[in-house]
Amino acid sequence: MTTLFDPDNTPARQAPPGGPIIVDGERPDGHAGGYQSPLLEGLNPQQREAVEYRGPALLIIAGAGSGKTSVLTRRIASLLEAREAWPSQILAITFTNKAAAEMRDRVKAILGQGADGMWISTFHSSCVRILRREAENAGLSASFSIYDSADTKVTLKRIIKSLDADTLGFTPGNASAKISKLKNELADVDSYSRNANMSDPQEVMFVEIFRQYTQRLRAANALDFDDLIGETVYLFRAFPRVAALYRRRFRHILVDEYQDTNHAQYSLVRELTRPVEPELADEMEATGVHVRNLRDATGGIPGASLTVVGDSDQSIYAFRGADTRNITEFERDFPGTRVILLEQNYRSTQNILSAANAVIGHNFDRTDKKLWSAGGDGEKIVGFTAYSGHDEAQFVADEIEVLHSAGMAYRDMAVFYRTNAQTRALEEILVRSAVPYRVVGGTKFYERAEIKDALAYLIAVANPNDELALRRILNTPKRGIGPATETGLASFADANQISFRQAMRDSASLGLGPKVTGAILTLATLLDEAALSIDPANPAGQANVSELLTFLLDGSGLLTLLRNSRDPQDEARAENIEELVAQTKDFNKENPDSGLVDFLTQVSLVAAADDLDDASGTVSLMTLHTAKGLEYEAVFLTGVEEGLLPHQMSAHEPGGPAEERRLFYVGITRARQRLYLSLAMTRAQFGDINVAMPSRYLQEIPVGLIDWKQSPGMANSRGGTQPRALNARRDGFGGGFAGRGEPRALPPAPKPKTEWTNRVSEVRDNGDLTLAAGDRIRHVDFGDGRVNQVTGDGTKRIAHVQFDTAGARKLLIKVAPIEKI
DNA sequence: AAGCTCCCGAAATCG
DNA sequence: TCGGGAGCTT
Repeated sequence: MTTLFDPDNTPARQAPPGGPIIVDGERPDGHAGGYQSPLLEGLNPQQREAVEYRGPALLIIAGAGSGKTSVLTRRIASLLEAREAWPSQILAITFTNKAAAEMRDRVKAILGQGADGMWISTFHSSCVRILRREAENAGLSASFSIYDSADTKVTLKRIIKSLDADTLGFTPGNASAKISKLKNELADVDSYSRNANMSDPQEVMFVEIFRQYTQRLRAANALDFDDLIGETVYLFRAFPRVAALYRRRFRHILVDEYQDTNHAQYSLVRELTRPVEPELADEMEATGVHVRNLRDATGGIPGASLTVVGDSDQSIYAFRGADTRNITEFERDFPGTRVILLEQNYRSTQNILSAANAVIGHNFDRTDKKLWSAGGDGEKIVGFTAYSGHDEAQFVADEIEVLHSAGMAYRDMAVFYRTNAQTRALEEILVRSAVPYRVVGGTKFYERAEIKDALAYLIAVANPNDELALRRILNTPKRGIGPATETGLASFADANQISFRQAMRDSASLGLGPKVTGAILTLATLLDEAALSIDPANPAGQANVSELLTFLLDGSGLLTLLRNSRDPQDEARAENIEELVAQTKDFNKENPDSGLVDFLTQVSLVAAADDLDDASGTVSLMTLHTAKGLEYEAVFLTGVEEGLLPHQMSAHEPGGPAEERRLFYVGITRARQRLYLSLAMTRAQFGDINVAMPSRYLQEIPVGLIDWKQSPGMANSRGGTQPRALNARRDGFGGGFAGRGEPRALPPAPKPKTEWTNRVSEVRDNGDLTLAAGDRIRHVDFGDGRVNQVTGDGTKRIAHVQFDTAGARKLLIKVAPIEKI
């Protein structure tokens, strides 16, 4: 129980060996000349200052590729190395778990060890950690569930249905967006309804939805993603003594990607950096918390030193409440701030940077900042206008092969797109071209239905009040408990003021059929037994997470039923569940002291970017959002079209097009050496073909920087990649495409909708076609060619073909549109 | 209650 | 194109 009161009493007991803790101001011993820490090696003067500066607040404006991760890690390392702080006094907040892990590794690499006890994590992880410790004060049990957006939507769907709110235009989607927005502003039902216009029936209905949603989460002992931040802020505001413990503990707070913080996150940082009042410090001292060497002249503990790193040009999360004012008004919020600008770019060629600068320069209302590089101009940016999404994908695949045969590793290349839907065409062509790739983010493992089912069993054990989880597994796998029975149980629970879980135990008194009753009771017993197996009070021993999961899978038959199913997709589902079991085993191994709740927390908080595996030798495909913070030798930025980038949906939102421009900017600045911008004249959407126009942002790039292999103006027939009128027009666009306001007719009737496009989307299967070196083949697009060699095996056999006219290509034999001649 | 077919509406970005 | 829901039959 002591941890409930003191998050970490031990490390701050005395100053770290070697010197006093410096909270503010210069080091007393100064930095006498001569000696230079290796930490500063290779840094430019601005970076160096960002590592060395000590003061209450530091704002580092770090342009893309300016080495901010290195600066941040060295700053942390320098605090530790100089013994200005204990590891446990450092809180570093990053955007993704992956970034956190990388920072931790790099600090460790510099210091060798001694990084233990640091909190380097995302906002959400830090908050969960705090909330689980302080659950009682927050009115929760420590094993509260974390609802992801799908859980939120299911809950809202039920509420909307029960209120008939769909007649007023409410959908789970728009209701959750609105609730999320409010929570990001730290509003709750009460504060919102106080100012709501209650003569508007829609407002009244929304308040009711919001209220019921809040109640349901409370009753289920659950928090959604937004609550994690908001509830932590509420906790600190309502319980100054709790807040004081964390204020005392964290002496150095560092926040990465500060431009993407929303109001709730800003408030959290504010709360954590407030000083501790002298009276509270006295009180802490009296209860045995060591504070003496932290106190200042007034007897209180000064606020933590705050370092934030950000770049308002890379703010791309306004849609989820990020507010760049947090960064633009930082100096006002935190008086005495030192501002350091990092403008030198160590990543990209000057051509790429010039394009990036030109594009972002079109955003008004920004402090001008020009990235520059000492690395030379590099290659020109390559532009390509395709006829269709498939054609574009083929271009990407071809260029990837060109780069690869020139010696670039697949892992150094990435393909970006605005929307996940664009992956389909890319994947089809990449598979066919035998380019190894992986989609980062995409449909996430933990969002698969079968994984959510298996996890729901674990959640139901960890948090018996979680009605959502219980109802999810009630009839999964099928046990004959239908919607009627489910509603019956729910209203029985309601009427008797008991939990859904208790209603299941008492289901014998519901007067249901013996079969159904038996099924419910069996499940209830299974869960109760599972709960007993991890009950600390159970002398029979403690099950770990994988034992627990196996027990539940065996007891429920979930896995066995999938394995025995005739549906071929169920085989993949069974494999996924087995993968989950394997993950629990890894988790047990790596975290021997952690239990079920820790596992579930970790699972809940993984982000799209987290599953990046740099070791894999594959091309990475991802959305532009996921790409933030990453870098690649070669970048393919696809779908640079009106309606896609900027996206249609952004047009009507204030600041929408400017944010889309920043997104484009983020994409451009990921590239080190080579950048490819591509678009398609037609794109399949909703099953049919739409005509697309080049993005307005393309015109913002100086003509001389782009080498159009096929410019928008000349892409009007299927003409291969022969540039016919390279940069024919000064504006970079050939005749007649999208010009400037002239009423532009549709581009020439898109021929692509002929054989080629259609053929490509067919699933072709060449069966057991076998090829050997020396065989002649005919390809529908590339014509005739000769097989040089065959690699791989089974369905993954790849033919390396020298075509008579189309050059060398690799083809996946099973699916390529080829025949032996 | 389960399983089947048919029809409709949907997809922007995310911890 | 695809997944969910409605509505049908078994």
